Amino acid sequence: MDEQLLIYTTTQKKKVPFSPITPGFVGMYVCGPTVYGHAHLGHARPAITFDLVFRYLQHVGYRVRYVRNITDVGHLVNDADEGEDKIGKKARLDQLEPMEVVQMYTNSYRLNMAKLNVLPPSIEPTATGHIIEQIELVKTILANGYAYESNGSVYFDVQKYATCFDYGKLSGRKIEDLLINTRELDGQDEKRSGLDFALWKKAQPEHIMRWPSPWGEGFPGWHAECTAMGKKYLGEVFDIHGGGMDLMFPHHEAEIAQSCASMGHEAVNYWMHNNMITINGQKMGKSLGNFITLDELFTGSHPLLEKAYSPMAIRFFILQAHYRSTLDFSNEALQAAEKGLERLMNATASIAKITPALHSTVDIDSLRQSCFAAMNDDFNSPIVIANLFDGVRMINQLIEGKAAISQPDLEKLSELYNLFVFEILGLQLEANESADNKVLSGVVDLLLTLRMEAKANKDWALSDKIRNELTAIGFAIKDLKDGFEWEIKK
RNA sequence: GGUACCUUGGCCGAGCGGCUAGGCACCGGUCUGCAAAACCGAUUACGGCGGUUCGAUUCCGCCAGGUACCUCCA
Repeated sequence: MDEQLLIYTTTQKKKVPFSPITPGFVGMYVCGPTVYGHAHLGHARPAITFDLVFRYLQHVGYRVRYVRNITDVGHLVNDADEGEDKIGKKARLDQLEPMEVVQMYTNSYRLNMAKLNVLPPSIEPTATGHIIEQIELVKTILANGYAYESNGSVYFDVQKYATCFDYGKLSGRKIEDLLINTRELDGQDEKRSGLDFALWKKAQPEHIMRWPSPWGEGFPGWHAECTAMGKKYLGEVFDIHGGGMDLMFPHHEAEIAQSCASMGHEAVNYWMHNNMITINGQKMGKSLGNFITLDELFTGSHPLLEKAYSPMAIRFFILQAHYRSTLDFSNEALQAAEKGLERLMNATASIAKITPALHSTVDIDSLRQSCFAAMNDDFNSPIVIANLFDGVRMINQLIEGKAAISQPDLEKLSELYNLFVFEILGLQLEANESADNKVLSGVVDLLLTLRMEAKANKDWALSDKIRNELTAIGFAIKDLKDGFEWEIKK
């Protein structure tokens, strides 16, 4: 029953049993970043969401090929720029070679993702590395009669397509509605209809990212890369396609159209869309200018941030909400996540301190079962975490001797937390930087040793003075029964 | 304007036609020379108005408020 994995697929708007095309194998494609700026909190959401999916599928025994692209060409900046692409625009501003910009932000993205403990995908293809495949795709769609050439560009003929296929099936749009609501954009006179989207775009003379093609020098359209690369690495039909909800229309709709127009059938069995991260209730986005980059979060260098937040605090914050819900950013929420994470990690570490008894008064099997049931229910990480917190209380009771656990159950418990905390949720212990500086730690240890002596002499004035002043400088002092611990406050 | 979604206690955030979600904060306690930390325990909820039902936070309708997409966006 609960052992069946259910996945919510956007096309059906409900959870359906997951059944891979090839038993034992899963092909998954996720839309990656457009590398023209540093990754922000919003980018962390799909990366972590699909990292969870990737990790979980592997742990239940699938061999997963996970493809996440790097978009390094092709997206238009805005109406006014009339076809200049984002990468090209940024390059001109920075006086850099376009590929230099791409490389810089790709490196930055990968570094950020590694800090978040997001596993690298199996394949991370770039759009510029697959120009030939995209040209072939455009040629096929042209040959099949679903596109037309106009002034050196090639456009997808949406209305022609709609006579044979269902354009709008993913996002629930209707052609008639779209026609009514289509805005008049510049440079639209090349298109037969406002709905048509570019498959290949002619490069203007000043355009610096350009490739030769049967239609002249240009660059691929906005949606071609995912269709071309998905097919190349996962086949004509594959299991899961993921991405942010904001990509549903037009991007994913266009992908479906391109697949049908080129192959006669769709490519994707399950469409998964993660929701947005909001800030003050509004979507965090580049175009809205209300985003906080991951580097800023890690260092606390943003006016909206009260402090720095560790990558694991951010990962945990994101996992505490279900991926299909919006998640609202605030300092308070992030700090709550930070503390909750610490509690979970402390308890996980202290499983090792539990002394086994002859018989158990606790039920590890049902805890384990609840965790798997939650994951099988459309990757419900917040429920998994709630279950793990129930277990935290149990672990602490075991340590205090208020509950008992047998040796075999203790082993199961330890295995369960290792599996869910570290491997499936992908949380990890964070290095304590304060211990790195030997000179500093020597000095603090010395002061606290002096304080121990003062305490032994019941010289409370001195011992409090040492503690208070160290606290004021920024150390957190913990007295133990027979010694002390300290760290630099986060 | 069109389409879809959302509204849960101080904050974040799950969920279900009847059974304590969970975290953080707050409060009480254990521990401590006093603290801190840690741990234990308790408390507060389902936007408004109708309807269906033995019973609705959960289903339906209306209203109010909010968000997303319709143009690049995770």
